[in-house]
Amino acid sequence: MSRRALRPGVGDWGPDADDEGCDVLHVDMDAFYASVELLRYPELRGTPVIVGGGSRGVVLSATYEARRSGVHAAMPMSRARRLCPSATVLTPHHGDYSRVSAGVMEVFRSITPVVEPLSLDEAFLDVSGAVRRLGPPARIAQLVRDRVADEQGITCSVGVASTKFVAKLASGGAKPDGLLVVPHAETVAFLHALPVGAMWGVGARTEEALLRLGLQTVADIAHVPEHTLRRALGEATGRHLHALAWGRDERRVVASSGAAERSIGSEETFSRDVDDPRVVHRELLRLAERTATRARAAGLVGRTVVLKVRFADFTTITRSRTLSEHTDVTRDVFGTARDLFDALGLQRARLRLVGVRLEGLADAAGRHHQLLLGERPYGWREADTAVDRAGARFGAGAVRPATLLSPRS
DNA sequence: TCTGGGGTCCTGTAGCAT
DNA sequence: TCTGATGCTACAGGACCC
Repeated sequence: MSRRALRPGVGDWGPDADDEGCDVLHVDMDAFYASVELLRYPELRGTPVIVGGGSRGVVLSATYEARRSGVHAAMPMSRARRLCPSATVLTPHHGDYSRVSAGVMEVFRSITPVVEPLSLDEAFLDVSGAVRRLGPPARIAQLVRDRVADEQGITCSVGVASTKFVAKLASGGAKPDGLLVVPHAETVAFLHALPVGAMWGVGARTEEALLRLGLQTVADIAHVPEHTLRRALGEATGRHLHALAWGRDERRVVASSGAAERSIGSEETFSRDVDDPRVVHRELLRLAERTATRARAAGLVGRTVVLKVRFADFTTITRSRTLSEHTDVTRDVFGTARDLFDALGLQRARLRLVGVRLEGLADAAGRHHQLLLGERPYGWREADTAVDRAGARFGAGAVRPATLLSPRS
């Protein structure tokens, strides 16, 4: 989902443009969550629809009819409702999104094996190996669009270019339901016409820093000395942005079913700010259970437990502790998170959110717990495994810590 | 206006060993 | 023995992405 519409106004880069050497496709579903919801509620087609939830939630996705009122993803729901009072608000169905996403990725993989998913709704495709069989890249891009529409009932936009970075920008420029080819020879002209904020990796803060330097377009970034950017934005970001501004992007499309995970976590915003440490402890247990369960399901163990706390004024802190051994045991994760929280020594501070994350992940199969002298070979891990089995058979949450049972259940 | 939840990556700092 | 340089690791926070 692109943050910004790009209409560079340079050249005519439709499906008939010169696509020689443009082997990289970036495919991005249009208003993905909202489009999937319209499969469930076809009577809402052509009307403003917002997907999101909760009194303190934000917009996950909105149809283009809602976007015309100024609604966009990540906007607070309260504001979105005010901007577009006629919109139908739907709660998300994540299972549906995963199912449709799997179908879309299947379409991609039937066209080329080199598919690199970025998220549920977008992916890079390297089509250099498919040209002989299916025709030039622009024709393959159109084939992708037709098949996604026919087989999954939703539309997508495709950018075709010689690098990932430019293909990504091109799909944003093609939205909605379009196709944009950026010929290799015109890459720099395409880039230089864009505002700095359009660049992938430039968010609000970086954009602000660039504007302070008087840099408004990608052309400005390209023509400023690289050391100036490195000084203003840091070594890695400065060097990276300068290279991208000249169209230099060495990153190849890497076929994957999803990159190896580096962390697993869970966080939750309270429906109202909380200052009772007992409530926080209960929430930490719930989040630790969710995190450890997901780690076990993925066959992973982690060594660092990270606690995240967001205060009522939205300031956020994290605290972490690295354990002597990797773990996927709920009790270990909870105990560490609770200790980190207690060590903060908060005096009834009002909290908005708490989160628990497990980092330093490794394959569980390669990590065998070293028993201590006198330690029983069966313990909390075996209890967790039994709970997982019960959950698989009777539904998640079938067996839970007693402190997490509501009084009425 | 009032800000979710899942992540990744980068940077600065501090402690420690060499 | 002391001191500074250097490199590694852990930790905390910020920015960004979808």
